[in-house]
Amino acid sequence: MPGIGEPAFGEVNQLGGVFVNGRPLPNAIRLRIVELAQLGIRPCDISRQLRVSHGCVSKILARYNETGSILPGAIGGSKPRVTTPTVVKHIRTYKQRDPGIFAWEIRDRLLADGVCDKFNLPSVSSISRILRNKIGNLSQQGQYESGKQAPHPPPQPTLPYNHLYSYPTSKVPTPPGMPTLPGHMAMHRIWPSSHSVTDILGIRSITEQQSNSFTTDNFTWSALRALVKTHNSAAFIYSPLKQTTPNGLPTVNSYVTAPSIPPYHPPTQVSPYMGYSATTSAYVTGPTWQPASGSALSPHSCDIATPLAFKSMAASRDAIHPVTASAL
DNA sequence: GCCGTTACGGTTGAG
DNA sequence: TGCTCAACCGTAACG
Repeated sequence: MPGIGEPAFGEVNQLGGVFVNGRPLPNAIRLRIVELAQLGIRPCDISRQLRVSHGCVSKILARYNETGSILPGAIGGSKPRVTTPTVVKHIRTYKQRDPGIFAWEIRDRLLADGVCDKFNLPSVSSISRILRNKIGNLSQQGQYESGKQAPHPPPQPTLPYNHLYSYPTSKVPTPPGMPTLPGHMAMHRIWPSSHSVTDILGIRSITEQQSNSFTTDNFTWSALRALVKTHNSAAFIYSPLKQTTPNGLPTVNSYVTAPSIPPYHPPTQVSPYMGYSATTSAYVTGPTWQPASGSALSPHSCDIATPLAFKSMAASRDAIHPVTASAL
């Protein structure tokens, strides 16, 4: 029986990899994609070896190059409303002072006066809509104070929305013995873009918590490994390079144990992500937590300690060629 | 064959 | 409590 919000079955892509539609790849996979790319392995090879579609590899690498983060974006939720009562109030004030003012001028003034910053500045069309719908009739002054505006309007933060956002939030209770991700590993979510270079860097936000001296400026993979070790988090665990080529680069097989990957199976009831939930700890398993069956699968045949989480899958699991964790 | 892009079907969470 | 909407996801296909 799958947990709440936890997909019971995954799907198998053309490469034989298992994925959950609509859900991000495990962080360990994402991390490995980036690492392999940094080692000079071509995206097409990464795609084949990790059994992740090349489009996904391309996407993850592009994001990493752009933001420096391997983490997926914040899923769900709504954008912050920029037309807050305070903003509307200021717009009305501007309009009262200068009835001929243009929407774009209002926009400039909102920015200049510090009412809004560049992140929560309403668009010209939004301002026009406000002028039309809410301020069109200035005889209705006080409407917002008396009617729509709360007695104590919410403060207008510089970062307007969920500045600190534990991403992804979880609906799934942590299984017994399964460690939860420390709160300080929560991912910052900042609108409008969860991909801002300095703030959404999951790695950075983590590492900054980990060590004041550890910044993206001196970010190294070895440091990340140490961090992973410290946090004992499979979300970031990946195997060290076990095999190397004469030039020191890892062999492809050091990442994927081919025999552990079965040939393509039609979409069957495969649990792709053990303990796959909406939490950042979705991919986290603790060393003490083991599936009841005592077996373990790895969705992408990586050296990721991702024990099986689903409970009623034993029969179907046994009925198919199991995707075993290569290094477990 | 490689790779960037995009349509698609799906999940998620705030309002 | 359930719905809506807009964000996100990875895959598959196209060029």
